[in-house]
Amino acid sequence: MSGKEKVTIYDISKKLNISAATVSRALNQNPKISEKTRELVAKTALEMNYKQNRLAQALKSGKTNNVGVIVPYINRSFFSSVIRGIEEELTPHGYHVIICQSHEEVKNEINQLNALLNTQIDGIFMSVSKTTQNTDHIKKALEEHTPLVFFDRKIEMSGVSSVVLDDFKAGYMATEHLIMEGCKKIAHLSGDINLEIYKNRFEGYRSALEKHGLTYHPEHVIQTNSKIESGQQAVAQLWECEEKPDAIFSAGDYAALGAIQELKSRNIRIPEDVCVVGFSNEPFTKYMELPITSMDQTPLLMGKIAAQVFLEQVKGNKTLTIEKKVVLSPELFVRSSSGRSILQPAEN
Amino acid sequence: MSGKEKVTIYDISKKLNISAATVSRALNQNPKISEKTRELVAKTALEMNYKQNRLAQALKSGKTNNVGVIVPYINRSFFSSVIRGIEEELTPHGYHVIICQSHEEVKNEINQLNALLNTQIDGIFMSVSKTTQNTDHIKKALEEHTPLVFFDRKIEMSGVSSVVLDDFKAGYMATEHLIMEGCKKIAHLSGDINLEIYKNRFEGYRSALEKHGLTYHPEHVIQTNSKIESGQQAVAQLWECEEKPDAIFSAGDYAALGAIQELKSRNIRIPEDVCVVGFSNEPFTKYMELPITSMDQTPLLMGKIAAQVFLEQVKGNKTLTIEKKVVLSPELFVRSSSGRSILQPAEN
DNA sequence: CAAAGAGTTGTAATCGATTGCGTTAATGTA
DNA sequence: TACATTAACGCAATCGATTACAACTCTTTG
Repeated sequence: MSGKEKVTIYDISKKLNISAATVSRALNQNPKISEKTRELVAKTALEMNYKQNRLAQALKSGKTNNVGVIVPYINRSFFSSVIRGIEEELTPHGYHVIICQSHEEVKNEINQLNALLNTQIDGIFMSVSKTTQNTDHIKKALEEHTPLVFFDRKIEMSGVSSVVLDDFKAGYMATEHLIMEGCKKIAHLSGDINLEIYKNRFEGYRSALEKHGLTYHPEHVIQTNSKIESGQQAVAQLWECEEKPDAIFSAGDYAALGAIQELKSRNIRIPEDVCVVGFSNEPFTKYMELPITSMDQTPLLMGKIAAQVFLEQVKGNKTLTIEKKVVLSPELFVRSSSGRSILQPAEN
Repeated sequence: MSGKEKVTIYDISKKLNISAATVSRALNQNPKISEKTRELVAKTALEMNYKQNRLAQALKSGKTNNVGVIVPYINRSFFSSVIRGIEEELTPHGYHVIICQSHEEVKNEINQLNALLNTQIDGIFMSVSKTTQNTDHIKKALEEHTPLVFFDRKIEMSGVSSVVLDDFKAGYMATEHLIMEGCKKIAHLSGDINLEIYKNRFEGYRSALEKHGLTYHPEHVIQTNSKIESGQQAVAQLWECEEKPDAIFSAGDYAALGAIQELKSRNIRIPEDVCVVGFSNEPFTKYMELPITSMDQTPLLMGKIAAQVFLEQVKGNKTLTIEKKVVLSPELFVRSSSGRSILQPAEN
């Protein structure tokens, strides 16, 4: 009953006394095969529990139907949602997704990238790590002619498609929202300025201040990482300034949370005294007793679009490289941490 | 400069006027190759930007160095942490992890499982979906002799290893903790009893009640899913009972959160009037203003151990099937939602 | 000086599926 | 009846790497 080795088309061909070529064609619905043979093969294959060896097929065809995704961390809501979007879009097309984490280290990023290329995947989606300065590994990958799509954190490169958020607009919107709530001294918890996204959020912030005639205080901009502690420290530092802020726009939700905790411990009321806006719309932001206003990056959509861009690329003419740059619009979810005007936070 | 096709060992062999076999051996550190040739090949391979075609190698060797993981959802902290554990343990051994989601649907589970088997992965890690009753697809997979390791949600099957939490103990510990805090009427928000884990948590709960001489009220046990709303509804239902509970042990963090929200809206004080304990130690539980006591399932460890079990299996003698059942101990993180006796919740 | 041994490298089969080209048999046409 | 056409299928090469089994060149030894 057991002890069965893998069944190949040769096993089927022997059993039916036909050639392996015929079996292959029959299984692939080749029209040159008679109906009888086709059915017979199908039936026998089922009986013998035949499973196609996709390695062999991939070797022959050059297509593995696997794509790779490289993200800094898999356990960030944003990234896992993007991945889900990619999956949802690609699964119906028979693709499978291989997920890799760089842990924000270029070194890992390089390893993962090479490993994926060795595995002959059909495409790569990636969000570069914070520490990625040198891009030789990516250029090398491009030479292999493997479709590459950047999402969220991209690197400017000709011939490479990308799907990103309009981070400038996001920064602008968040800041403007705070201004509309009556805030005049808005601080900004920035991320690593090496990353374009954080730079853009900051620029959006500055631009909004300017547009509304508010002065920009460099000491009100503090670089943080995505840890709660860094949000706490930032507030501590801000409250030593001459001019205490009456609002905080954080480029990350975790830093925003830390900021809120620190503000509360200082008995500063939110949103009455200080409004806070976060970024990423992490699930926890809406679960809090004081739900946090946050900027949604529409990660699911981002993943889906990235997948679509990839599909276009592989369906289309392989010889010409398509370069498609998609920019998504952010969506602000106003909640109690900044919503002075709203009474009851809606269910979002 | 560009337009380069993939470089194979044949390209190297032609360039050096040696056979492909020699190139292969040189690259694989075969001792039968002279030092000179080895170095020459290595140098040339680097120059030509040779990358091994792992498909071909896998086809020949029967090993892909890929393993598959099937989980209900990727964006649950628990699952993503387990995956991370698996990755951390397996990456140094050259394995790559392919992640699949079942979305709690057997149908998807079957598809993903077959897709993985077709791709010839070297092993499978899985946590079955809620709707998995019939296990034919898993039995069929076992016939392929692909190592399979269950984690968290297992199915009883001879010859299959598993790494799970001691859910009975977890239920017992959580309940006993509540009893120690002085609670006498402890309700339980259960999960889908079809799943062993929820059954065991419930049994642990009952056992603790019994052990401490508390009567078990069937109407104090309510089945929930892992949604916030179901926790809210559960409280609404509980508070219509004759005997209102003075504690809630939820088998999931989201239901616990919903319960807390509902309790607060009813102006019931936590933990003074009602203590609440959740399950899974989702990150948000400790971020809340009222941090939630929760049972940690040591997911990282679970993943690592599952990976180790797999490694043992593939390293060892292939002919004999090893069956290893690992049971991990849960860890309770007591926080303000149940910690009447603690003053300041520690940083955990 | 011939035979044996050690050290290197080559030949060719193999993994499993695909596919261009050729072959056979059946049918159609003049 | 002779030839052309078509349908159905087989042969063998191919994808790229691995490896058992030679084969070859030196060196060593009796």
